[in-house]
Amino acid sequence: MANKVRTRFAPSPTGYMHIGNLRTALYAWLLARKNGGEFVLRIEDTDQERYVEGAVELIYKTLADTGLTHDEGPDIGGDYGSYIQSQRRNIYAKYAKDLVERGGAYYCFCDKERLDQLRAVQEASKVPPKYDGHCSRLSAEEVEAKLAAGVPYVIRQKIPREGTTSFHDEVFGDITVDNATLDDNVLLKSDGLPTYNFANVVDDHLMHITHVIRGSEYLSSTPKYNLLYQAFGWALPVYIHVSPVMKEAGRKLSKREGDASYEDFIGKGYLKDAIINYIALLGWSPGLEQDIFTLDELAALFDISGISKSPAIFDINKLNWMNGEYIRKLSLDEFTAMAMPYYREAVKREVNYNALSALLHDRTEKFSDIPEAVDFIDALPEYDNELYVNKKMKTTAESSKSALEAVLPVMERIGEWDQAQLHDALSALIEQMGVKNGQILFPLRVAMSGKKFTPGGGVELAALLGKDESIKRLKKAIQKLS
RNA sequence: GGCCCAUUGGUCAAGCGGUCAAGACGUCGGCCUCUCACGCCGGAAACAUGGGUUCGAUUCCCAUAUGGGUCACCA
Repeated sequence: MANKVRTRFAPSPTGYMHIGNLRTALYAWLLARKNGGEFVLRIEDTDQERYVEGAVELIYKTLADTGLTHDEGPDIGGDYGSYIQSQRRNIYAKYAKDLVERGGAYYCFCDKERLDQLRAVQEASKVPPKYDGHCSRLSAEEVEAKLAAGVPYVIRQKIPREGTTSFHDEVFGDITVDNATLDDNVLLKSDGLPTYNFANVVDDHLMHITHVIRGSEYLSSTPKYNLLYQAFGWALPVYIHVSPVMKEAGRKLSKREGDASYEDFIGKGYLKDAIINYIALLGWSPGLEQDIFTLDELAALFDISGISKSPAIFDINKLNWMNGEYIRKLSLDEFTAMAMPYYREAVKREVNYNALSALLHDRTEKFSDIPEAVDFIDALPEYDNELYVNKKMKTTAESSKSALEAVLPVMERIGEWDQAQLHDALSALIEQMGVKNGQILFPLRVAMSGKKFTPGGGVELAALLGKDESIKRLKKAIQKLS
């Protein structure tokens, strides 16, 4: 390949990173890295009304966090800046006028009233709304006169009235549409800024983008972009359109429900690597029987042919599992560091956090599960004696009571209160009594926690709680069973 | 509604004319075990429907159904 692969991620600064958008960025990044090419970041802020404070910073932060590093962009520069569209307005105006001269566009002076009226009539007669080409029929003199008189204008694309336009997409194949179905869209708005339809073509060309990766919602306007490239006499990029990520059949992931953005997931205790790994496989498959991949592995494996055409439903179950896989790969220290905010949220008592982490490490799917799992540490919850009844352990309220009564003096005698001592002492007791482990240890676990399920068993919980608290809970349990 | 596109288990998906139709998540059963989880073993579960083409269709073509996208001075 003579030309270096150059891809771009061109988000508009909306204030949050939609997971589908992030996936598009990931694919663009992967394609560039796979081919030793370049990945550029461009901010599409031509809609001034949608400007959101801090949104651009969020984009930088997300890309940096996830490791999708860009080679060119507003914050680091590059040979084809500016990388912020609102700062390129002169460029678009120049090209728009150039296009008018080439016959690919025309000035339009229609005001909002006329446009609204036109649309109303079309809707009433059940005709698809479309600009009627009114201003395309203006003579050069009329245009000059209006321009001179300072009448506000936009520049519209001039679509051939007949014929068809075709393009090739790497995932969807060849697509052909009738030009008659295409509208003379606005290219340059009356505020002098371009619409997306125009800016993306001009910028992709000027920035030497070779592969355009974007959502399939742009599929239907791609013929218009092709017409633009043709009118300018520019080379076409390779098109790669990807289908959307759905929440469930018929429903998109939504911002409102707080389940759509990267920040939402991070906030819920998901690991960035797990998120990236999961979304990489949502709509793309390397065709291997492996599902855990590092970014580097993905970059080596990525191939357009693995992108699927149909929309993919986001499966939170699978993300949970994958997040658990990543959590288990953390070292105990890393786990503790990441879990700390959640520990502090739920545990005020003094405990050995490393010991706690050892219990939680294999049992945590996402960090936000931690508070609920450790809520018994600060305060023994109210519980029912029914908890002591367990068929598999062959325990009853009565057997539990005598078990705990036997445990009490043993525990009181333990000097060095740690897991090993507790284990040895209780094992000795069990052997001496000639019963199964569960007969003693299961009731102890319930007495320590008051919960049906806990991270770790009786010995571990007692070690964690400390001698005083353990004895206190033990006595309380015996009393409760009496 | 017009136009464009898609359709393999509940979900992600492999498959690219001949397979007992992979794998993963989830689910179910079992083992391990001081509960739960982790781990391990095993099970159930799919080619939307109807026509063609072909010796042979999940794979190719056409309908139907369902789903997605798009029809802005938003991107």
